[in-house]
Amino acid sequence: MHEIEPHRTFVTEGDPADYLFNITEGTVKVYKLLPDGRQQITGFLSAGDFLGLSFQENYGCSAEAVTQVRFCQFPRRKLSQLLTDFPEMERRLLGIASNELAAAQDQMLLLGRKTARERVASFLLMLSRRAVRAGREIDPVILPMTRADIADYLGLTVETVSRTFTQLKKAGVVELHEAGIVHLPDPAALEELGGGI
Amino acid sequence: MHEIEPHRTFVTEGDPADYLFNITEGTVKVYKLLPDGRQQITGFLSAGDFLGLSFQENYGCSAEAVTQVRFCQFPRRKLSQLLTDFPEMERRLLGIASNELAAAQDQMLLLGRKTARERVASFLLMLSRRAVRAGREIDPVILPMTRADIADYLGLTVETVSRTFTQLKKAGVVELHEAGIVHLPDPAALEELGGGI
DNA sequence: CGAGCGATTGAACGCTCTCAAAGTGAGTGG
DNA sequence: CCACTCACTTTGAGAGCGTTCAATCGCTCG
Repeated sequence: MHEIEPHRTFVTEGDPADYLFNITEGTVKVYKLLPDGRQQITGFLSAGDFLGLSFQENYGCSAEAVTQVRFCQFPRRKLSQLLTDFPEMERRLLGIASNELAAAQDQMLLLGRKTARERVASFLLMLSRRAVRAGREIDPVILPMTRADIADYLGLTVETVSRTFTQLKKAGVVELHEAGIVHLPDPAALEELGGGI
Repeated sequence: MHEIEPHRTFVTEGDPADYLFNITEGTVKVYKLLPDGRQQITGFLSAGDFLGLSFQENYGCSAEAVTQVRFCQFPRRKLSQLLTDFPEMERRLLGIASNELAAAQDQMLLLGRKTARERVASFLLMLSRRAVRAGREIDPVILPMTRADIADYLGLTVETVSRTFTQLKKAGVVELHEAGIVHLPDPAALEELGGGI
């Protein structure tokens, strides 16, 4: 079990993929960079999620702690043996990879075809659904990440994200409170704004 | 072995995921739709690629033949047994899923953070690399799909794709010939335009 | 030859970005 | 307790990239 501080990068894209991680607490952002510094966050991970689920030689993305984070790490070189010893583990990994792929496809639709308002609405609904899946309430939603991180996840700028929150607030579908707590009074209306998906 | 005509949709998002497909010839587009008709193509498949590699109950995307297509299909209900009989198959599927995931992450970076010119350049380079991987020449590249499909893959409009091709043509890094044949005289310069990745 | 589809080009618009400044809140030190 | 700093957020104004709408071109096919 390891513990790291916010803003600490613990996986770097291109480095040898020596470990498989399992997040047990906190929020992690997984991202890719362009040479000029532009950043695309490909996902936010939280308790229970796996990281480094790649069968390439090197990590495909970097990962940074958004909040205080705890995780377990497992040496990849032992993975092959582990999978042979516990075949059912392999099927489970395949299921996880398949879910990640489905999420990635949803995100491609968002990035390629949705407007700023639809992106932010979809993002809030995704967090809400994820909270339910994790056994918490559907509402309120907690945003541990900054506006800049949200922007880099949604393919927007900080300013656009901020303005869009203001819009949604005025429309009465979100209420912003302190510490990233967001109340969603009308999920159905938000769903409507999210482009129907 | 099945054979289908161009423009024929043979997998519909949301339908029960009864089959796993293996493309043996031709090009397939895999896509998602928004209720109002906006389309995002999540990938183009060609010979050797798998489709329906999902462990959800239903297909996550639709699939349509771009050219004449041949494929094998395998009932998903028999998959579980197959994997138990041939454990090495499972590891192979995991590898394939992992590669797809890496490609999806690259595409997210493209859709979220690259300019139109970078998107088109990256697209051409991806096709070129894929051709090499498939044992063909690095050049010329073949575009079996329409400008509209390219646009729906790159998160742009047809007009922008067309204008960008014209730009790249004038810059001397691509030459457009008949039947979707594209020559890339200066891959290094194209790589530069592609945002370095 | 005419119809029809895909590709290209032009002109104008608009959503989002860029640049800039002000507001907010937590943490620090006097 | 208050002033100050610093990071994050919000708001404003203007610009730009890509979109929208529209027209033309080129090719294939009946």
